[in-house]
Amino acid sequence: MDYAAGRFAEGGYHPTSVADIVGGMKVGKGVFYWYFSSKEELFLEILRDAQHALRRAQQKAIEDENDPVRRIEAGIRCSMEWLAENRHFFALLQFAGTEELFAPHLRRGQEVAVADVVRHVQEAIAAGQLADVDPVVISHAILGVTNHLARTFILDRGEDAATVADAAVAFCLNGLRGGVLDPA
Amino acid sequence: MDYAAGRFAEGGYHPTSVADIVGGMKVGKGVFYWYFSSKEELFLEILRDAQHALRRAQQKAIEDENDPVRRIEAGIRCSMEWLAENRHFFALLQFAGTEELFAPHLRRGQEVAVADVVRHVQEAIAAGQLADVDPVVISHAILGVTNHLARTFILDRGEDAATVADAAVAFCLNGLRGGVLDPA
DNA sequence: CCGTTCCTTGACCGATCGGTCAAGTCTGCC
DNA sequence: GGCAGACTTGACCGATCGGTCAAGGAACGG
Repeated sequence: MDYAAGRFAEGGYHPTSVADIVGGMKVGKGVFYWYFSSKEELFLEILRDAQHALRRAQQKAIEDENDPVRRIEAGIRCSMEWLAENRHFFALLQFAGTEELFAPHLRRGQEVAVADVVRHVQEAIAAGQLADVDPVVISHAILGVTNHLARTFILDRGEDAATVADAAVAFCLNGLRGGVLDPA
Repeated sequence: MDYAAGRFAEGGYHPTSVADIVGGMKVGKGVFYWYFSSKEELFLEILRDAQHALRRAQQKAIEDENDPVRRIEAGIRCSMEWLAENRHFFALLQFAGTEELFAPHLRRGQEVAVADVVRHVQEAIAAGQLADVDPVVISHAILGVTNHLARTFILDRGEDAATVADAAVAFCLNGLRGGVLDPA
């Protein structure tokens, strides 16, 4: 399954054939269909595993942070780190979002992650640490920044995960203005 | 080509066959290969058109804004509006980013758009309107927020483009804290 | 030594893919 | 009318796809 994930990640789901996978593992085709009922199911299983792994990493990074804003920050950093170390899974997640067939599953997992962040945001707003804006929108915005920055700077340009995470956190917390008061 | 773009958007690039396209247009296969040398070339042409259209819309929205921050804001709003009105193209752009074959072309166009934003950011920083952070990172972050918010709230949930744009602008400008002073 | 169950093989299947091409139609020019 | 070249057709091609299945180990209890 790890091998298959790698192949899917580098070649894409559709162009990678079952024959490629079993051929590369030097096993017969039968063994594939013994363990998985279809190519589609294999991908869903990989997808599910990847989402669980990311979520576990996030929860571990957060468990001993009391301050809600610090929890959000830890979540961003941890996601960035995880995406850097699991680039093949990252590619898979990106792809899953573009396929009618897999998008719902991806979205479902994403909503769970967002729900976590939403709770922290609500907590922080209640404590007066953050401005009172729709937490769901905020959380999705954070996810968007994290994903895109990871994709661009870590995957495409090979930059350091911690550095990119710093930038992402700074942007999410302070936005463009970053504490500069609007002269208007 | 419009028809083909629609098919690609709703069915995905790989699952949509040339036979589907020509069949749906009630023409022979020959006419397809008369105008395009391959399925791949057709997709690249569609992709290029979509990027040009988006860029034109952005430049039109910006041309009569003097303030750099206002130009950034106008760019976000205009992109959101365009993505809402051209959902099929949006789906295509998303897909192109996941395919080794098309990603470079997508990225090239994206870099052009980012370069525009970078100039505005630099101008604004020089004017003291924004904090002095790497403009390239900032610009990609804006792009990430815009894309993800558009995808989630406009495409998936059918919300109003202007409303989502408001939220995106607010987040980009002020971040999470949104002017709330850090008590620490 | 047999029978049973679990696992593995790879030849094979029908379907479908992207792409080709001989043949034909249409249009306008001489 | 007749010719040229632009355009259109759809049968056809080899390749490859996801998936099946008859056949055959390997391990085990009896």
